[in-house]
Amino acid sequence: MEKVLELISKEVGDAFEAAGYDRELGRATISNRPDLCEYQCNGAMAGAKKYGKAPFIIADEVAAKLQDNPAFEKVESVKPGFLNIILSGDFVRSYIVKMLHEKRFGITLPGHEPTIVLDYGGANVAKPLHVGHLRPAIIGEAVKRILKYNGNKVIGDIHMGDWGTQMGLVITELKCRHPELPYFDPDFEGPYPKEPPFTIEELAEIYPAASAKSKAAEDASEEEKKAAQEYKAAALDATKRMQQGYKPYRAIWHHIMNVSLPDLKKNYDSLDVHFDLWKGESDVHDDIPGMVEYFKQHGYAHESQGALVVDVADEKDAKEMPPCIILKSDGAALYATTDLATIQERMKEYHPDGIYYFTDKRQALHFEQVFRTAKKTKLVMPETELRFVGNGTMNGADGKPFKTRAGGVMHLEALVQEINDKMYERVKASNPDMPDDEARSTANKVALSALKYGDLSNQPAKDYIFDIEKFTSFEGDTGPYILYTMVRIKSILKKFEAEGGNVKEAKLGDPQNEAMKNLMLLLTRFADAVEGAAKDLAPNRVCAYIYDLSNAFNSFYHGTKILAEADPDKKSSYIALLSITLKILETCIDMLGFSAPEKM
RNA sequence: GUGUCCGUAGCUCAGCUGGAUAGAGCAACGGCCUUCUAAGCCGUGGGUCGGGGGUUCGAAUCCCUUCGGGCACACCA
Repeated sequence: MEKVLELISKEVGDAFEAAGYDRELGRATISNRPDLCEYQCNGAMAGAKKYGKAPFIIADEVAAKLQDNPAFEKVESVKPGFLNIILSGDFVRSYIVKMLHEKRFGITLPGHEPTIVLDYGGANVAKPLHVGHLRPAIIGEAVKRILKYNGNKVIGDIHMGDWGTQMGLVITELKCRHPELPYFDPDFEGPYPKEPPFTIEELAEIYPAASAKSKAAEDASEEEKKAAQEYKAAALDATKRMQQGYKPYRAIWHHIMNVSLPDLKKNYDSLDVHFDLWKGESDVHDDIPGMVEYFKQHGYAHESQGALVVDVADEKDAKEMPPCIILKSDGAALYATTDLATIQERMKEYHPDGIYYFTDKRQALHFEQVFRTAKKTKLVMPETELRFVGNGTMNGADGKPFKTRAGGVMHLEALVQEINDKMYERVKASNPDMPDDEARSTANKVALSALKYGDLSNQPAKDYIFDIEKFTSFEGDTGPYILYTMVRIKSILKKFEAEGGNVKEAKLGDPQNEAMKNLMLLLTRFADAVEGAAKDLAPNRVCAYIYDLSNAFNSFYHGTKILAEADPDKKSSYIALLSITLKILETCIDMLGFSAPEKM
């Protein structure tokens, strides 16, 4: 469906043409002076030089051609040469009605359905999720939903870190604690126990303990440093043996996976983040030798300082571009190798039109190298779109990376719990009669909106201050504000139905006042916001839109009695407007990855 | 050093392909609940858009330069 701006531009363009000018000058924009008009066109000023005429004369001529146009209530030329446009109420009303009959409120859907793989989890098995995992998960999930809404087939892959040194650390620590286990008995023939040798709680404690033992402090004694070194060497050895297929360690690996995965799922579920694929680095491990061989045979890779590398520098580069290392000098694969093998596997399995990555922005160079290598070695098609969305760091109120009050890394679970609890108190305070379980689920919804909206309303690439106090104050531009607006609408609609009204039969009429017109104009901009968000992979565009929409609704609400309206046509029109506004808000917050309660 | 992102109100941030008086939220101050949820609405005060130059009829926005900050710079992930 054509956008309002396109329709206006067409009309104004026709007028420019009719007056003897280039129709391209008719391009309209949203007014930046809402006190004067709704839309504007600055083409007269742009064309002044070309036609050797004063801009206001051109604007006058064009305005004259638009006087009887039914789309406009008013078109006037102003000062240097602006064309100020006010749409007719009927135009706005019928546009919205048309939107409602369109698929997805008039979004422009692609002719075919592009397949996009999204890589956005990055969780490490055996390590607890911490706040650093929050942003990629929230942003990735939102982009997944936005792209789906825009007509893409989207496959979300968590891409777990399940093949790294943390596995060796856990194995080593387990051996220290329980050397009697069959996994550490070289003479044991199997089969190995089905029951894991640890619970999730134990596992959550084992990894940090092991990690601490592998690192010596600066001021540690020689003896302590030596012990840490030996411990680390043992962990690296265990990692290597596990990767090479040593059966007892593979058995432990399976146990770690089986214990860790449900915990990861539970954590992501609490954020309403869901993956289509739970693949990890281990899934492509066996593909690496073949891929490396392929690189060598085609002359893509060569040896440099003992390592196997692919040159990715380009003459046009302004910056230094180090080569992409495929194999270390000791022959081991690295992060880049795994990512490349994963790309190869994804191309084979899903033939995606694009693969997008969501991780901390500090990995930008790494992905640039990987992308170039993938193109150069023809792992992907020349037209396959590889994009990297780097997110900024989540900082505490002090501007430094977010920590617990004790100064440690904040675990995701603890963070979510804290916000949930605070919201619960708030919900109970305003709804003393609400049953506990409902208050809990309401609080969780409000808390999730605070967490997600707080994150998504910022640009992904920017660092942002994560201040729990600010988030739980729920005033102003926050998730709870959006939910509050929706709950208000729901409440009125429910009351209307309880009084015998039928929301579905309500009929939208022309705007009755400025606030109503403004709300309606915002409704017509839904597709612009959502398509823009998809194009730029920028959920913050959707946030900005629903904030504007909520503001417009609240202004309208405060100035208009809805249920008390005596004129049945007006009342019906108000109800229809509320219902549409609610639908649009629901659609938008669903894209952002949260939902609204019935009461709050 | 090289690259990269950023510098907008006291604080946290918006500002789409350059357009008319640079916008929100918090904080401050003043109004609005016997009436559809005050997690709200209305209003006031507060800015050399880091500095300088350039392109343009017109620049927070584009180009150059300079200052200040974050981050990354082959065998970690």
